[in-house]
Amino acid sequence: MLVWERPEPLDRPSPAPLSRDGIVRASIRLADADGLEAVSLRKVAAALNVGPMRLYGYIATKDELLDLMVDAVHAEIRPTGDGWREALCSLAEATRHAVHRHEWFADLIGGRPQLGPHTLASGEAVVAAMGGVDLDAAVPAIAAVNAYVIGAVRREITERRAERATGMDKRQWQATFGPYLERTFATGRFPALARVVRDGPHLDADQTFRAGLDLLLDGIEARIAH
Amino acid sequence: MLVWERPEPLDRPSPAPLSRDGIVRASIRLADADGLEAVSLRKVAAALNVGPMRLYGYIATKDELLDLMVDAVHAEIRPTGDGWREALCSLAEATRHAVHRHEWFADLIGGRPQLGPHTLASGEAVVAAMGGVDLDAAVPAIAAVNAYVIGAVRREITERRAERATGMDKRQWQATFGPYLERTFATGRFPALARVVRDGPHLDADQTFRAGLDLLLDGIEARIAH
DNA sequence: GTATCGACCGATACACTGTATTCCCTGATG
DNA sequence: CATCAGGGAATACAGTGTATCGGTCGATAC
Repeated sequence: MLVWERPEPLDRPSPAPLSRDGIVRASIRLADADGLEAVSLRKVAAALNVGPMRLYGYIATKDELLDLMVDAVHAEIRPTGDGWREALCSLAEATRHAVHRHEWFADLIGGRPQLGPHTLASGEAVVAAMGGVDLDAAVPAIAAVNAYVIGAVRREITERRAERATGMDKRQWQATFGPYLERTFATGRFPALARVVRDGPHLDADQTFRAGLDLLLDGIEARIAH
Repeated sequence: MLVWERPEPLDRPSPAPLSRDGIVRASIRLADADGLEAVSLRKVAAALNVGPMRLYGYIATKDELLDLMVDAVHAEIRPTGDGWREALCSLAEATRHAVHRHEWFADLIGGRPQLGPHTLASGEAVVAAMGGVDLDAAVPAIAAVNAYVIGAVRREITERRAERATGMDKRQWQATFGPYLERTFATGRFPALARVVRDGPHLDADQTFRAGLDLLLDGIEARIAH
């Protein structure tokens, strides 16, 4: 083929610089903005002006990307304060605040084994902060607080989404689910639940989280004290 | 209108008898056998000798199917025994056993609002079993136990899967992750964690679950007693 | 300086997903 | 008997994660 009709080598756009960190950061941005289901390898790649397959040079699987995202969030979670109770309490609150910043975190937390550096550092910090407490008491205590936090933030985010889905107002929510609950309660099949709704305490999210956490910490304190 | 109260369409005797219950049962069978990712509308339909679109006469969305599956499992979860502590403890254990029968349940629990009949019945039963306890104390206690259980079973299943993925033996697991942990601990960046691994208590899954639960129940007891 | 080779990036391909739409058959009705 | 409505099934579509392929470029061997 003659030179004249052979097309020039199309000058390819200079390959964008890439790094695992940049990929994770872009993914987190997407997830923060539009939820976890907005994180697809194609969209992440597009956000970085890169072909989808480029990412496989940095991660082997999408699950690995999610693991990296989770570990990145753990960098924001550290215990503060003095004493074991302060440490556990602050760790729980820090986790909850991280979930508020990254709602998708609630979907992933506890769902896959976490051995990333930031997760380990977070664990290291809390174990260290437990200071004088005997390991035989400290380990189950930390595990229990972690478990409680996982469940609590999941439920909190679930509720928040339900409210937002129906119209971002609590009154709207009650207007949507209210009639259904009214009707099912009217059947008389759930008298105790009906009583809770009528006469029970109506705590907001902050209070609910703190109340449960305090119960658990009280139990731990009793075990440690004696 | 919500799934729970929407009536099923008339039973067409024509090709293959179908029912919401049959669909849910088939889905659960698939999930039990091959995990949640084996539950696709096409596979469920195929298991019932039915075209995929048939299912949309009974559910509006795949999420609704998952909700139905979760509610079906809640039918297996009831508190037993006398007294509030027995009730909460048995509820927690029952949930955990349900998760052992249906590992995928751990992936869904706490992830979406649950207002299905079996879930409500489970809540009704536990509230009723709290008997004489003041509502202001009972409600946060139940919420806390629920949160703890969600987190605890998630972590337990996650661990179980990790072990199974590497070779279904605990020694295999340590052979796979061990070297990595050895190396990262050898860096000296996580001395407290290293000490836990070396000198800490090594509880099995049963003991870990019970230990955390007992801590929480102790805290609740202190609140209720005074 | 030239030829070869290896790495790597982008495009394409594949199997699969949830769901909207269309089409056709069948059974009921006028 | 003709018409019509409704429901099951096939098709269609946009999207997913990932395997494979092809070509191009830079570095290396002679």
